[in-house]
Amino acid sequence: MNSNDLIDFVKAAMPYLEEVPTVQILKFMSVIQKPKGTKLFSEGKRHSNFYFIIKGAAKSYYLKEGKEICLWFAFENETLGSIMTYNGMPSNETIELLEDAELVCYQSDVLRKLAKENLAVSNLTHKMLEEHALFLEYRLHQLLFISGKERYENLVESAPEVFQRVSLTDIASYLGVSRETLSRIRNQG
Amino acid sequence: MNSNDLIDFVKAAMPYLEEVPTVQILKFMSVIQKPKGTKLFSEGKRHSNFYFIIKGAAKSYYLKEGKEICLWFAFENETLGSIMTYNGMPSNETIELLEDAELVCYQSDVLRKLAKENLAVSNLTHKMLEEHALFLEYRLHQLLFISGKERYENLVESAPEVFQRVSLTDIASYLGVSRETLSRIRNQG
DNA sequence: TAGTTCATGTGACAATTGTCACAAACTATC
DNA sequence: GATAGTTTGTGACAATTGTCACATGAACTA
Repeated sequence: MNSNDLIDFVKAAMPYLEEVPTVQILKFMSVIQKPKGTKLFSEGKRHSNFYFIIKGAAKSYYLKEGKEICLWFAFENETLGSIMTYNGMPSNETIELLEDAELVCYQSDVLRKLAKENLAVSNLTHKMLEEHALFLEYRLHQLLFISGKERYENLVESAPEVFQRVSLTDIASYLGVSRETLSRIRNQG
Repeated sequence: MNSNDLIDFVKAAMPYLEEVPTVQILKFMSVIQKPKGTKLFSEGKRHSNFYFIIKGAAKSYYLKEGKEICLWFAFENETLGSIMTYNGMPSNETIELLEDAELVCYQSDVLRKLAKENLAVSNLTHKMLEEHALFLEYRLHQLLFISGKERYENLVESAPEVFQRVSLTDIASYLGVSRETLSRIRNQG
């Protein structure tokens, strides 16, 4: 994908980029390819990038006593990153590709600097943060108010593709139940 | 509190307001008093305000089968609002004052309009969103990775004042355990 | 002071869920 | 297609937690 294609693509995919001048966008964006298994973020490390998924899938997880516990999954046309590293802190999560992927790579440090000076860029990052906060709020609500079984049913309803592309082990940890409990939920109705 | 006092106060309390011109601030801010029990937000309703607590305490909760389940508590020098209503959607939570309170009231609709045109205001709302996202991430991490007992211990450590100002019933729902379980945690160590 | 209400503690029991162990099914690779 | 490795299903059991019922004690009201 060349620069012009990139601009056309990201503007189509992200309507709130429309107002950002092309010359600015090219300062903080590029397209990369990465194979399955690549760790885009590693726990404890600082990163000054985040990503938009053109093609592929990823998971975010923490390690708890050697076990992975998934925070989220991301697929095509979703943005992927860590609010901690966006703030310059070390990452508290690991983000790993579940499939070979084509990604738009944002340089978050450049983006933040631009946002401080450029209203269109500021509105862009504002929008992204807002979407992230809404997602976190939804997750929190699910965990506090809804049983494991209901969370499973909601996931089947809202994101059935997850079950085609992510292992049940990862999904169980995402739902906050053990692998065995998820297996029983699936087989009992 | 008059206009000048308000400006001095909020600029001292919120460093990221420094760059916002006073004339702009007065467009979206005022100071109000409200008694204990006031519902600043009600589930299902739209609101175009959010608040900064000068003095007082508040809780946010959902209703689940008649029971309140607390999302968060807020005290002096904290900002309080709903990301849903900020986005123009109906509130999914109720926010209620636990004590008589003095509040800075922001008009979020005015603030959003200003942010679209004014870089300093945009940076302000950006900063607020970022803090909110970090808080949600912390809560999510606690719920997914840490046992009820550890969550209790972390709360004692990080916010002991909560136990002076909030009922154990509310704290139990905040921690995601039953009132009885919290009682046992407290008496066993 | 008596009565009422509300917050909290506690015991008994049931239900849910996790853990462990192992079997079955599926994948990938040679 | 044989083998190794991974993923998923399942049974037995233990541990945790929730629910229900009731007791206690503090706070508030009349």
